[in-house]
Amino acid sequence: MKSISERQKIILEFIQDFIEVNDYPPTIRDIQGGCNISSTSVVSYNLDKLKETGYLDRNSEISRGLKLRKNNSDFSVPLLGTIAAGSPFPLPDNDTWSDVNGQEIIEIPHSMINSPDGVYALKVKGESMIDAFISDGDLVIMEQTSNIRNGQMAAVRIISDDSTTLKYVYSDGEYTKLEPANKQMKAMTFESNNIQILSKVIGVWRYLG
Amino acid sequence: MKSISERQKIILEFIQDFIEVNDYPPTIRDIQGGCNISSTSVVSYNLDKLKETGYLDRNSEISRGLKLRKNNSDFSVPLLGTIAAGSPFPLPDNDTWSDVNGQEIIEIPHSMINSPDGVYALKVKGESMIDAFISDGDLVIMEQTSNIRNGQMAAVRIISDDSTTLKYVYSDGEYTKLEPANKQMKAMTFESNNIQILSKVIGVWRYLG
DNA sequence: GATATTTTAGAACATTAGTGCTATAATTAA
DNA sequence: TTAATTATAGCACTAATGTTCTAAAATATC
Repeated sequence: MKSISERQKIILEFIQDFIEVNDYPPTIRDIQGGCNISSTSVVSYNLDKLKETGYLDRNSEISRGLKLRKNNSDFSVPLLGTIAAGSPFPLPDNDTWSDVNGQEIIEIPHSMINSPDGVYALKVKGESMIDAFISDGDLVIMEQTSNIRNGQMAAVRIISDDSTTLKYVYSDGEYTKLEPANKQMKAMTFESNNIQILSKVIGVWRYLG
Repeated sequence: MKSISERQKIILEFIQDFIEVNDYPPTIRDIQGGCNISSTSVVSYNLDKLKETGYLDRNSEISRGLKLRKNNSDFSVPLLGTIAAGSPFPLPDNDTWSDVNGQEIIEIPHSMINSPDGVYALKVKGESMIDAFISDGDLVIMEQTSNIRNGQMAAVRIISDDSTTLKYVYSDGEYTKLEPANKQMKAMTFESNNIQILSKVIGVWRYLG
């Protein structure tokens, strides 16, 4: 994202705070007063700039027609299906993100992920993930990527026996170690080219009502 | 909460949907059009009624100055501390809910709880909760209540040995059975008056980044 | 059924709030 | 330095938006 001027940062912050307090966006004159700006036209000018650079949406002619691009509400991610031992592991495809109809949506608090891009959820069926401290009915939040840091939990496919599990992954290039969350079970090491990273695990949600 | 008329329900729903889509509240005329109401004064009249009955806040004279009392944003619950084997179990007291300063706040999506009343979070330290599929660093969302349904997971105190654990609770009145989430470990039964229900477990959040 | 209360209608009115225009200052480019 | 671009100021203008008032219809109360 392009950089913005100091004044634009102040305006952006003011808008955010204003919405936080009032639940509706400020008027140009609110911003003018709150940011000590001499003229409404200056505010309008900067709002247009912020719109150009993509920091907010603006509906002109509509009072308080401001919408922060980065807002505080939840992200919506699709619930793609279930994972269970033995059954194929659902992975997002191109349609996943466009076909909004018919798929269940999970709300993820803004504080828990930075962006919903590539993020999806799966429901765990059965007790096959016990060694990852994941039990039946849990919701696993995943991000589709093959790039993970060492020590991160991921959905990995062991190519040679075509199985998929959730494990902590450590790789030194040639070899990849898969370590279960439950340290009482032992880790296994494979040649790295026998391992395919499908998605990384961002979080686990268990809802017990 | 007092009951409201059919028209008021429609208005309320329209406002909610409108905010969902636009991120800013509708004008009186937006509502008029969206709800097929003949006059702006009728809208204004009903908004005042909704304010009286507590369904929304209204800032008169301010365009789009509407705020739903029940909004879609997250609930904020306090993070009271950590739980670990052996250490005392943190319970909310009167200050917890009033003393907003200094305590960490956890955002819970609206979809996951109905109300933040009595809800708090605890961070799990160590692996002492393994038999509840809960591991180090997990966030446990609790609701303070001594009233739970059979089969619900709760923080229970076994009075005779002054220990606290998270277990599924089944009670037939005289006796109470505490069953670990991990079915491979065995359940234990106590006299009900030896058991104190501290809080029920609403959810578990594991953040793996 | 008569009376009071609530709700709906319509229209004019008043305030709020975005825009446009012009001038000037501050920066950047040539 | 000069010209071009970007940013700030001030003010008048107009569209957007909430309010008020009166009257009628609908509903509840006695």
